[in-house]
Order: sequence, then structure tokens, then C-alpha cells
Amino acid sequence: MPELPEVETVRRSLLSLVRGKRIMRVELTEPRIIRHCDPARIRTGVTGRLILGIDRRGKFLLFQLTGELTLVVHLGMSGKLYYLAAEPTAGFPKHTHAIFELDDGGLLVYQDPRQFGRICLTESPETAVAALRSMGPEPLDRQFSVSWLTAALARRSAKLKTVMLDQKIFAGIGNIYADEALFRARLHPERAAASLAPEEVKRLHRAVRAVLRRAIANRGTSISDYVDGHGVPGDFQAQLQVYGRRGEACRRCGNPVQWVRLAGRSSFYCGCCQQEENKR
DNA sequence: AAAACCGCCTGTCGGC
DNA sequence: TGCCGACAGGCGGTTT
Repeated sequence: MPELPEVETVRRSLLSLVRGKRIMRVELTEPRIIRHCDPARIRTGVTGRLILGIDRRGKFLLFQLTGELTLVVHLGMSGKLYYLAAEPTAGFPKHTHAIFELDDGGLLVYQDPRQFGRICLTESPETAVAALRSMGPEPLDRQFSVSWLTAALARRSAKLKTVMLDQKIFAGIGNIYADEALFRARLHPERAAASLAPEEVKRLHRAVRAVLRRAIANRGTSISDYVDGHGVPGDFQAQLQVYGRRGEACRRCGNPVQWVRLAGRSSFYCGCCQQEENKR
């Protein structure tokens, strides 16, 4: 599932492949993935535009096009966005929903079996996509400070793990990196967010940033679907400490990794390393 | 405002 | 062998 490190890896890997290229033609075979804007707008609005650059905000990719337009892409659960030098002889794989043909003959392909992703074309991403408007600061930017995080957590009575999935506070964090950051910070996922002591907020802040940096350095986590812009999987799955390791030995203390369902999602943690001692 | 829940989607896997 | 349910889960929507 693409989270911040995977989306950032896609961004970096695609940049040199598509920047400065012109979009000659668009093929949309699954209109369902077009959200927040009119599908017809994509076909007419994108053709002939140059790709000036690619930005990222949380888990969103923002393709800057000429004409003050932005192509917003979210990969959802199983979305892949990758470049092909030419059409594959065996045809495009199943669940290929969008193909952007470039002026070098290359193809930018969007494939998404679960169709949780979305694409839209807009002059104002923050107006078109509410999630961008309300999103918290980038966790790797200076604005994501200990004092900002302290104030944000103080307002929340929900469990820490639930709050870690809130993009208004932890932009770009998803289920994998939430669990990994909590493990690194030695914090129990069921702690009330507002109950953290100053030292614990500091640990969480450091842990989030360290986990994201390391995952980016390893080009993301590939468990089932994820590949970068070249179609290459990431390497961080080998370094996961708790996610997906239910019942396996904690890499730090050897006790079995625990599992609990929180906010409808699997949560993995070490009951020994991440104790609830300060639950209030 | 925040919290809790549901629906969307397909592929995979365990149980019978 | 095949059917069925559980599971994977980000996000937008609704309700409380």
C-alpha cells in the first residue's frame, strides 16, 4: 500500500523519465478512477501539455503541467504508476485504467486492481481535493515541529494508532509506517493521544521522521503491489520491525509480536517494548 | 470538531 | 476441487 515513502519513490523515479515531455494522447478505460473532476476534462485538458515537474503532498502526486494545470494522482491501496518505453507486446496488464502517451513514444501507465486510487485535473488542487486543503504539514519539513505536534495531539482523545492515520496530523502516514513509528517510539498503539508526556511526543516525532527517511532511502516497502516508476519493487519490507509479523519474535526483545484491530485496521506491536504504563 | 462506522473494490488464502 | 468468508485498507461520506 503506497504511503509517503512509496509515493516519494515513485515521484523521484518518474521525474527524469517524464519531465519536459509532452502528453500527446490519453486513454481512459475506467472512468471510476477520475474523481473530483469531469473525466472529459482530462481527455481534452491534458493533451498537448508539457510535464514541468512532479511534486508530492502526503500520499498525493502532483504533476505540474503547462497552462497552470495540475494532474493530481492518488495511488489508493493498489495503484501503480510507471513508465514504459513502448507498448508491451503482450498488451497492457489487467486493470490498466489510464495511459498517457508522451512525445518520446513512452507511456505513463496507471494500473489499479482495487480502484481505490483517483486522478483529477485541476487549476487548484487545494480547491478540488478537500484532503489536500486540510492536510497537516509534511512530516519531513520544519513545520512538523515538536511543538506543533504537541498541540495537535493534545486536542485528540482517540487512541494513538487511530490518530496516526489522520492525514491532518500525520500527512502521508499509513498503516505500515504508523505501526513502525510507534514501535520505534516504544509507544503502545492504544494510548490516548492526548496522554503523551512531552518526552513521549518528542520520541514519536523523532521516530516518525526516522522511519520515513529510512524507508525512502530503501525505496519503499513492497509487500504485494507496490513498484516505483521503473516497475522496480522497494527494499524496506526486510527491515519492518512489527508490521505483518503477528506471532513472530520481536527483533528487539524476542517476545511474540501482538496484534489488535483498531479503527478497523490491523495493528502490530510488541507488548513488551511498547507498554501502556502511562495510559491515563 | 471529533469519533465511529460503512461502502467502495479485487486478489489471495484458509477452512470445510 | 470448489465454494465461501475473511482479510487487505485509504478515503469520502454519514451519523452521532
